[in-house]
Amino acid sequence: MSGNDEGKSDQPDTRWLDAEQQEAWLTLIALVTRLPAALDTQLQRDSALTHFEYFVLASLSGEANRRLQLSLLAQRANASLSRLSHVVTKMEKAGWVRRESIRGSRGSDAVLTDEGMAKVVEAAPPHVESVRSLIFDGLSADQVRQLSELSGAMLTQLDKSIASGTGRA
Amino acid sequence: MSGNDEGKSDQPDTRWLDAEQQEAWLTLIALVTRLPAALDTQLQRDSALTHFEYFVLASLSGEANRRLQLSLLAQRANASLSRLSHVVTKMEKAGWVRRESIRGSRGSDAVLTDEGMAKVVEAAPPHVESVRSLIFDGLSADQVRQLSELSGAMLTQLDKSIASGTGRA
DNA sequence: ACGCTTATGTTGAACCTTCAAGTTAGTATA
DNA sequence: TATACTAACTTGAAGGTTCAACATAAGCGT
Repeated sequence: MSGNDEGKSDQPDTRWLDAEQQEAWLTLIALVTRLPAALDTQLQRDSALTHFEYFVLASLSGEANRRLQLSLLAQRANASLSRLSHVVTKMEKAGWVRRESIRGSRGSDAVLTDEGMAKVVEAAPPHVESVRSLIFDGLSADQVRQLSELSGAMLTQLDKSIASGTGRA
Repeated sequence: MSGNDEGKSDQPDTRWLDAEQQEAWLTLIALVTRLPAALDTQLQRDSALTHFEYFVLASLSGEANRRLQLSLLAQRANASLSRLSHVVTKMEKAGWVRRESIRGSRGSDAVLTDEGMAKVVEAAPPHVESVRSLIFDGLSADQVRQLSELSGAMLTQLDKSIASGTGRA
């Protein structure tokens, strides 16, 4: 949809996006749709992993003791607990992760096994190369800084909007 | 026995991301993961649509004659033809779209029906409000321009990388 | 006309994610 | 202590997406 109807509606008039916002929005949508697809394609082909699985493994590998409570890991990976739980179950079967309950708390940790560590170590180089090629080879150092700021600003707004219920998302 | 490796690493040393790239990457991943989730949540709740379905309907509604060939629509919507075909089938059952074969060509058009048009018209206002709230309310006009440029640059690089096979995605 | 190749689209199975309901175990309250 | 509450997690079903195989039809060279 596009266009403005100033004037003849019963609903509180929708404030549409202006031309620059529309353009930004279309490009952003294209990006958030295509980038994950590209990442999944590369990881699937080179390492038989989804990007989400890779991200979980990589997150654990960067953690002290290679372990993290499930709920925290879910936050870290921008995922629901349910999604994470399913994936941890799958990875547990693959031998990359095990669960360990935390005594004195109701949580459990996901712990990266040696096999899991080996898997990330093997998957990381081609993945990083692909990330460079897909994104960073096209950005100047300045643009990389802009990207951090902009993405950060959008995440902040996202959280704010969701928290306030205004965005109703 | 193998006696053919001279150094200790056969792989070309991976060039990792520098600190600023890493930060940008983490924020970007968070964005491309959370934004689609937020959009889906809003559209699902307010209009029982996925964001992809909405985007397809909206794309058709903006088209002359409210129709577009499937393969072009797939490109427009950043999706595979298979994904689109499944979704068009679903929407056809809902009465929002119909298929029409193009004479003198091997393609078919997806055509937005009046019900489909009504559906977008109804879904658009809350969606646009949510987009403003989730993203644009947190960005200055300058940042909106930066966003267009940056996203555009990344898409260009993405396409280039994929085309060249370098990114192997 | 014939067969080969390519473009377009469809389909079903496998897989992944979400959603809602259920389980478990700390925590608080009476 | 007993009861209710809540946080953390799990699970199965429903729905969406991908992947690979297939179908169809146009274009092309002979």
